[in-house]
Amino acid sequence: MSYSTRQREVILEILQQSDRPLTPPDIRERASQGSAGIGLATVYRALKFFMAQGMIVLVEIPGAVPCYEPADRGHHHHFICQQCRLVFDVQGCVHDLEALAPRDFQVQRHDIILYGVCARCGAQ
Amino acid sequence: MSYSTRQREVILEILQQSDRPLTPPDIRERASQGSAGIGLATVYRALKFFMAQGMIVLVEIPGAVPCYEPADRGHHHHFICQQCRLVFDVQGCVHDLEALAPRDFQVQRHDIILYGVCARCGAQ
DNA sequence: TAAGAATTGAGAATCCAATCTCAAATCAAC
DNA sequence: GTTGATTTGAGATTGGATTCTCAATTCTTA
Repeated sequence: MSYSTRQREVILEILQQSDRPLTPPDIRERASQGSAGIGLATVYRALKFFMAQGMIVLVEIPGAVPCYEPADRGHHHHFICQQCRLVFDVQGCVHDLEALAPRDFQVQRHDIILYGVCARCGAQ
Repeated sequence: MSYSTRQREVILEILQQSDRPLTPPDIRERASQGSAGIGLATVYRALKFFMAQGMIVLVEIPGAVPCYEPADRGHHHHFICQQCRLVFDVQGCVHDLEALAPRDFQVQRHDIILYGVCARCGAQ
């Protein structure tokens, strides 16, 4: 049995309303904008719970803190700003990536990560 | 001033002779095949030194221990085996990746990571 | 080969994300 | 509302990679 709690609802809503993947500290910070704060342990527990439910996915980018986003955003990739370190979604993909691997390697999935400067940082 | 030592020479040679990126423990293990062992701290210090010299590069793959390879291997990408967790080089690339990012984002570089099962693990 | 500077090795210490602890609070069902 | 199960929060703890410590060793130059 599992309960629906104010904290979990807030955490899920924050993830759904964000246009980019969020780190646990990001989530905690946003969740604490309102009245009561939320413990970091609670954020981690909720993320684990939603992951197990298949409602969110983990986004791991080298050089960035692991972050999370809703699982229903379709196939896409990520951009990380070298200045502010924020992770952004980028739509689209390319074909024939599997062809890069040696013939006797089985490719199950792929990630494309773009590194650069985001619009905000680029404008100073 | 910096000295050339047996340990650093061994470490660099191990990296150059490997056909895949190696982790610090990998390097230490291989360096200790011969007579004298090498301390892990020494491995980390040498890697830091070679990085500063621009002779090697860090390869970061989510889910894998950070590993290193010579900097002169040209543009390529990586494959990580989901079973043995080893990281392999894959040659080739695809074009127009920069086009995936929003127009006001500047793309400086990219990474492609393939996840799957390597030849050895695929053959049991 | 003498001397000063850099490096090494082993283990301790640090760092930091993630997990655990446990009493207090919250939830769902009756 | 009562009750028992689940969840929360704060801080302590863990785990694993990396760095630090410092005496001993190695290297370079002269």
